[in-house]
This record gives sequence, C-alpha cells and structure tokens, in this order.
Amino acid sequence: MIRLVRGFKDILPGETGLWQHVEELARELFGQFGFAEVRPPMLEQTELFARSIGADTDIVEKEMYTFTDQGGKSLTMRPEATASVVRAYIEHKLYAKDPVRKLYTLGPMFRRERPQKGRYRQFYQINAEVFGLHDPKADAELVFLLMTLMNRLEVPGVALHINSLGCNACRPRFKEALRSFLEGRTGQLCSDCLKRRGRNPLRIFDCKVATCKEAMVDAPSIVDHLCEECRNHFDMVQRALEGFGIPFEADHRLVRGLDYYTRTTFEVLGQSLGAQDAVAGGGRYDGLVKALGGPDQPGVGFAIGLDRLIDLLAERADRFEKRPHLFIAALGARAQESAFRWVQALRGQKIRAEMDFEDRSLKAQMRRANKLEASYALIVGDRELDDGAAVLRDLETKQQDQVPLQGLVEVVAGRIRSGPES
RNA sequence: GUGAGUGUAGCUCAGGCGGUAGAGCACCGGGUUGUGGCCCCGGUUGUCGAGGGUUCAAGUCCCUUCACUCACCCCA
Repeated sequence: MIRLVRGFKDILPGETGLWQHVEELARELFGQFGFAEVRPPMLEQTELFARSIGADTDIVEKEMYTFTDQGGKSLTMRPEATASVVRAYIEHKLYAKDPVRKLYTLGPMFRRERPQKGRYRQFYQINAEVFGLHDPKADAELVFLLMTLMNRLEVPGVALHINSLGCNACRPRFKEALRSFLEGRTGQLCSDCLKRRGRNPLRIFDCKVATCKEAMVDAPSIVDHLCEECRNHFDMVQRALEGFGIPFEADHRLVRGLDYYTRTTFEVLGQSLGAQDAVAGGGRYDGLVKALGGPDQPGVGFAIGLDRLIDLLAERADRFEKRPHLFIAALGARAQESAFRWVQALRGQKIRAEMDFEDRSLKAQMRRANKLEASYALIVGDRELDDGAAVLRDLETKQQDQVPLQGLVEVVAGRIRSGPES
C-alpha cells in the first residue's frame, strides 16, 4: 500500500464541512472589511524567501522544500504567504492606483519540520495584509478583524498577546543592552541560547529551559528601550484596541521568528492546543516592501493557522457536514425507476436527495436513511404489500412532522400516483 | 536534527509464563415491533506495521526498520 507522505494529511469527510464553514465565514468577513483576495502560486524563486524571511532563520536554513527544476532555477514551495503577496503587490504595481491596499489569501504552506500536534509539513493559513498605512489604527483594526473572526467562529479559550519590537533605530540599541545584560550570565544559558545571543538575542525570551527562564527574569524590557516614535505608536495601538473593546495582554517577551517584523507584533494563543498553541500571529513589517524592490510602503499583516483553528472547533465538526434531506426508498424494479426520476427532480429543486440503487429490503433502506440522518424517507412501492394502508398512514404522520415536501410528492402504497413532471 | 511512548479487524481495544487470534461498535442477512431508530438470532472482515533471528512452534522473546503520537527545537 502506498501511504501518504510523512507530515502530510488527508482532510476527510467529517472534517471538510467545518473547513468549508471556516473558509466561508472568513471570506465573508474579509469582504466586509474591504479586503480583496489574491491567489499567488505555491512555488516561488528561492531567493524571495531568503530575502524576506531572513537567510539566518530556521525556516530558510533547514525547513524549506527547495529544489532545482529542469531549467536550473532554484524553486521553493512557499513556507509562508506574506513574501508572495508582497512580491505580487510589487510586481503588478498594485500600489499605483492607490498605495493603500488590503489583501487576503488562503491556502497551503510547506515546512519540513518534525510533525507533532498542530504541526504539519503541509499546513493551511489565512493571511491578511494591509499596505500603505503607517497609522497605528491600521494595526488595531487588523487585530480587530482577527478577533472578530475568532468571535464569529465562537472559538473557545483564545488570548491575544501584543508587543512592539521597535524599529531600525531602537531595536539595535535594545539588542546591545540585552547582550551586555547576558554577559554575566553565560553559565545559566543553554547551548541553544548561547548561539542565539550572538545572532538574535530576542529569541532567548522564548526559551523554555528553566535556567534560561530564570536568567531572563530581570532582563531589560524592549518597551523601555523603544524610541519615542515607536513608543507612541505602541501606545496608540493599545488605546485603539481598548476603543474596540478587545481584551489583550501586553507581553514584552513576545518575539517573532521572521526577520521582517517591526514595531507591533501579536499572537493569538489557544488553550488546549498543547505545545503548538499559536493559532494566529502577525505584526508590522514596514521595511519589507522596499527590501524586496518595491516602493517604500509600510505593511501590517497576520496569518491564521487553520489546522490549529480547526482543532479548537473540532467537537463541532459534525454540525457542518452536508447530509441528504430526503431519502427515497423504493421496493421493486418499477418503483426504482420512479424513485430515480423523483431523486433527480428533487435535486433539480436544490433538495439534497438520495436513494439506494439496489432493490434491497425496506428495512435495509430505512436503516440507511436513518444513518444518513435524512430528515425524511418516502416509500415508493409497486410491490404487493400486506398492508399498504398502514404504510400510507405512517407516511402521512411523518409528513406532518417534517414539512418541506408536502404537496411535492404524493404517494400511495402499491403505486405512484403522480410523477415528477406533474 | 534530539528524546520518550505506541503500532492486533473500518473504529475503540482484550490477548499472564511462547502453541499460529478475540470483544464491543460498524457492516450484511433474518426475526420482532404500528414493514425505519430499541431488542433478538445469524454472518463477513485481519499479510497481529514491515524485515530478519531464536524455537518443534512467536501477536507473545531478540535485533533492525518504518509509521504514528507527544515533547525539545521552530512557528501558524
């Protein structure tokens, strides 16, 4: 047997209804907020990701599906969407008509990580990006959009964390302050953190090793090192969020793994997700568009981890499965033909209808109707029945229970009186 | 890449000390019921993850391997 590739998964009937529901609701909401959908390809030139995400990041260093195609080009299955959306924004000069542009996209991403709960090698994201706005209200509105989606989906137990990472002016100064703080604590840091100290000391805030956590208790806080503009920006974002009535927690230890983020960053954490508890994350990336060869336009965006979001809603999956409304049971060959016509006619009226093709026992057919939770089962018979009157009586009582098809179908035990055309 | 746990019917799982497989659910047929959801009777289903070894004999012991799960790491 050929099995699926490690870290990949099939999304099966039973779950797809929930996926569709989430996607439909998201599309509707994004539309209401003025976002337009873009669909960039899943394959890009490798360089795009090296330049945007950062050549030193884990994603680019060891997690990308990269290969050389027959033309000798290095291509990569996208590990995230922002880079592609920015590329498209620049390439098609979407800023020309109006530099302010709100875009969203939805689809699979690929990273070759060790699979575990909430982490797959092909995973799905919904991404939203806003270009052309420096205003902190843009950050806040984007977060508001994200939390509104969580609310409409009735996602249980989520918490919003926000932070500011500063800009090119103040972040380097903070990094230095952090490094000198860590000078005296070399002995307490794990080997990973010692490496991080040189490259990206901010990441040490993330470490879960007990001694590292201890060492960081008195560490300087980024918020105390922000320049005036960044501090004001962060304050305004928080005030705007309060204005929207969104509860959040300012978390000065929140950092991001992608190099392009500046100023505002945020994360939505889901309880009950285990170690991979980030349902959504995002932030501002004011230098990215320019760095990729576009105009000097700012950006803010987020990505929702759909697989994790759906995990949080999984108990309700069954509710969104599409089932036939009506199951038509037929006894005998002639009844089968009539039933077949009926089923087609009903479908033509957008009623989900089903039947058995084999001439099986009534019991078997009823059992199947039941299993499908068809709200209604009709009997169309041309076979001699012991007590046709009883069948008819039974049907009539059911019709009263469950209205939708009254008048559409008229049936008697023993033979159909009116066909689909009548 | 590192570590731990698990791999027996479609699903959930039993299978002391080795003697070549079982239950419940599901599925199929029948009975009963006001010719459907309850109940009763009967039936089908397994390369016991894969490969090798020890043994007269291995699901059960040993080795290897693969997969899954969770955690580290990283991130959504």
